[in-house]
Amino acid sequence: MRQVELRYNPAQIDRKWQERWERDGLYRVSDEGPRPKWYELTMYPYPSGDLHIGHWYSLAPSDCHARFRRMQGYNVLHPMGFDAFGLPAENAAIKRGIHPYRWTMDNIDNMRRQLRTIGAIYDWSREIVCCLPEYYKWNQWLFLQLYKAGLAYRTRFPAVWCPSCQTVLANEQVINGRCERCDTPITRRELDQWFLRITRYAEELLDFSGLMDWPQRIITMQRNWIGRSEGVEVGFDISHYGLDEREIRVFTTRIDTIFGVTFMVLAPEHPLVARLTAPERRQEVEAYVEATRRESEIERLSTDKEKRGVNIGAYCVNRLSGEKVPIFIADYVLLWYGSGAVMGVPAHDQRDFEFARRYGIPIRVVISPPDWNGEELKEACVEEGLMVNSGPFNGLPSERGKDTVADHVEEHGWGRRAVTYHLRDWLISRQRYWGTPIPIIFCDRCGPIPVPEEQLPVLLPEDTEFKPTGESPLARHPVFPHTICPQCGGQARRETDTMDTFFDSSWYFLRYTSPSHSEGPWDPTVAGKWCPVDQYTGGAEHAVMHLLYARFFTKALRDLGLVTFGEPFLRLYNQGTILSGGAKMSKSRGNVATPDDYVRVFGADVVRCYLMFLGPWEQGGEWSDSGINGAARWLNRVWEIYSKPHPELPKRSELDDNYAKTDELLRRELHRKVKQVENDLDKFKFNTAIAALMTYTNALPSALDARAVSKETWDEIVNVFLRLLAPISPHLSEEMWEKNGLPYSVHSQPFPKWDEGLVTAETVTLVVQVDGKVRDRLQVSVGINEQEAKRLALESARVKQHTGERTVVDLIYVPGKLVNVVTKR
RNA sequence: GCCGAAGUGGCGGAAUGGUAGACGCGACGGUCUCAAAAACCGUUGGGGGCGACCCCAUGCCGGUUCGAAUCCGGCCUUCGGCACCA
Repeated sequence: MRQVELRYNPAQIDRKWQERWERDGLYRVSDEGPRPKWYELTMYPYPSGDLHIGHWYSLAPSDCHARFRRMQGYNVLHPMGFDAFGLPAENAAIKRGIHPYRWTMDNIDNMRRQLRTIGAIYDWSREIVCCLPEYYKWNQWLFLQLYKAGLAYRTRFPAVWCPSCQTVLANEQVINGRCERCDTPITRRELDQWFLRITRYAEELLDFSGLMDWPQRIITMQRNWIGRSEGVEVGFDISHYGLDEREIRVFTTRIDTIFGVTFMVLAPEHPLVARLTAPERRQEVEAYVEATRRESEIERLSTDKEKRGVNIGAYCVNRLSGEKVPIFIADYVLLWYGSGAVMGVPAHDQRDFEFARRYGIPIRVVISPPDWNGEELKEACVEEGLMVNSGPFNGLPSERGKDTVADHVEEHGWGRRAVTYHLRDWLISRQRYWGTPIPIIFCDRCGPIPVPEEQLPVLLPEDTEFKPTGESPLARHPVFPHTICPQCGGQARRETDTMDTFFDSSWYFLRYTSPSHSEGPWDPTVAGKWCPVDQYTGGAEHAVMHLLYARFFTKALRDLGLVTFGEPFLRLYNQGTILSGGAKMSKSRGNVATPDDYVRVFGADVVRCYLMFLGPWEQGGEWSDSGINGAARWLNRVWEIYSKPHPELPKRSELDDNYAKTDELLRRELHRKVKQVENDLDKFKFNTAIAALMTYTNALPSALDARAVSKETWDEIVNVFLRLLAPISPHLSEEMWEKNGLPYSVHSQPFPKWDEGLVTAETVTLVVQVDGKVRDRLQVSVGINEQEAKRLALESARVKQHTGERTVVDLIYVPGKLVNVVTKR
């Protein structure tokens, strides 16, 4: 894999400095100190067993950025830990007979070792592992605070079910109707479940103004996911059946079309279905409900499927028109949106149109389409228009009609304006073992009772059979479920479901600030100093899961008085994915590059450099063995040039004029590079920062060979260059820093500053165009004035050649850059 | 279907209204070597010309501008997200 012969021993240098930094506690972070704080967090890894290139790709550049901030003078917290609860541990346990705890902790040991080889500034004394009771105790404590605040509740609901993972999931964990983890098509299952009331924060979650710099793409995804829509909730009368429910409530965004309602559709799961169904339709209705239940979500929601349903033989009354409206059930209506019922307006909604056509339901136009003369519609008309066939509202433009009809409905008490969201409450129950037990006790007499805080943590028992059965493995534990009611002292049983692991990651950034605090989930004083996170980095796949949950949590914690801020992550940067053979690396594809192998032969810095150089970080890119050789070749050359002192170089005063000019140019160029590298690193543009350092290095050997560099300049070059290189290549830069006799450590040095006077060139290339095409380039002094520049341009022989006989009609001047000679054509 | 991002040499990419292709990879030629590797030097978008140079070229078509990879409009392709949301 390696073709480059390195002139240094990477393994030795890596080890030497990693041990030294560790011994000196160089990266130990203090909560105190005069420097401004900077909390730079990268999403913590799941301890899957081995660190792969994808981990390096997300971790090494973020370490580089954190190191850069550190050198800029910030007190930087850049912690690391493990997202240690979750299904793979259980699956491994089932497959290989290892306990999930053992499997997870062994993996963590291995990954911790591998993580150290990156040479990052992680302060390991702050590590967190969220499957340990010290951590999940606080999951339980936080759950209880949410419960007491009414933000956690339990209800029976047809929840998303993954038949393979044998557990319910949150809506956010469904990707195209499939389980986010195992890609199995999901179904629904009605169970008693714990939910967090994220919908209470829907409106606030749509407000992104508290963020400083998030990718627009993620904001848009969250906005779409929350999916706000405004409309009217209106009741259709069913009091003629003498039930407790006197109406069917529907949500509509088109209240202006209510006179066009010719049928009503309930979701098959709607609680009124059983009560309203006419006896002669019962059999057919039950068969349909059962068939819907068996369908996978993908089948049910397939848009190209024909709309089918069943008339349940009942009717409701449209209070505005007084008309009787027949009631159907159909699987395209979802119980979990709006009120689980839809008013059918076939003329103005394509789905309703298709349904009505199939069942011969009248299609009544109530919004006149443009240039419509009463003929039958070929498809639903969803455009605006004038209201017709709408009693007192005839002639109103539909847009105005929305308000007028809504007022009318509200005045009569038939309904009210309402806002509905696509976002639903976060289902956190899981019927699996390897997670945080939900700290609730069920007592037949007292109902659900929170576990008293002094009894926390509710420990996850070790001796459990954890095969998934659709019920939590804890339920069959001989001891765990049985307990005493904390309120009445009677026999009671524990909640046996565990928490979604996204619960853990919703607040872990707080725990890093005080990881061993035992009085609470975090030390409020310390957390208050560090939080919120200034810069967060990680993959975009968490847009509507982790990132949305953490925002919700933070707002809820703020309202509980536990934190003082409302947004957890002020700036967000999403790196791309590293590919191999054009595909995501995976064991099953057999295209996994193992970082350990590359680190062994190239050293950490070459791997870091390559990953940062291969393209813009946000785009990801292709892993390539020849590419990494390029990085090795470059660092090798860097080593050749900067690792040894050059005592033979002349003093600046001894240089002859020609060489003095080169010397000066090298200094100027150096300062330009400082400016560029600082700007690039600030914006995560590692690839162009490295390219700048490469360009600079390429210019040195010839100058050195010719001894056209003074000792003074050379000392400055080495000193500045190694500091620019330090965040990118921490081990080699430290080694070279030492070899040049500079005081330990390069990583404790400030990031170089540039001299603006040197950055500004003395001469510039004046580009001369004729009619927009470059015809000449002139070296002119930087202070050249407009008149002089134009004169030089017109005098240029090449310009004359191209203007020929034509008249010059205009001269465009861009100061210090360009003259465009415009001719009459 | 809707929303969003992207499209530049053989390849990864640079340039965000002013020198298109920085930097790197690969390839080719050379130096060194018995030979190879490494290293070093050179060439490397296409076409034309002996040459100085010239023409063409940033997915396609049009527009704005003295000047467009960059801004605007339309289209094509790829990727991502959402998708019977009432």
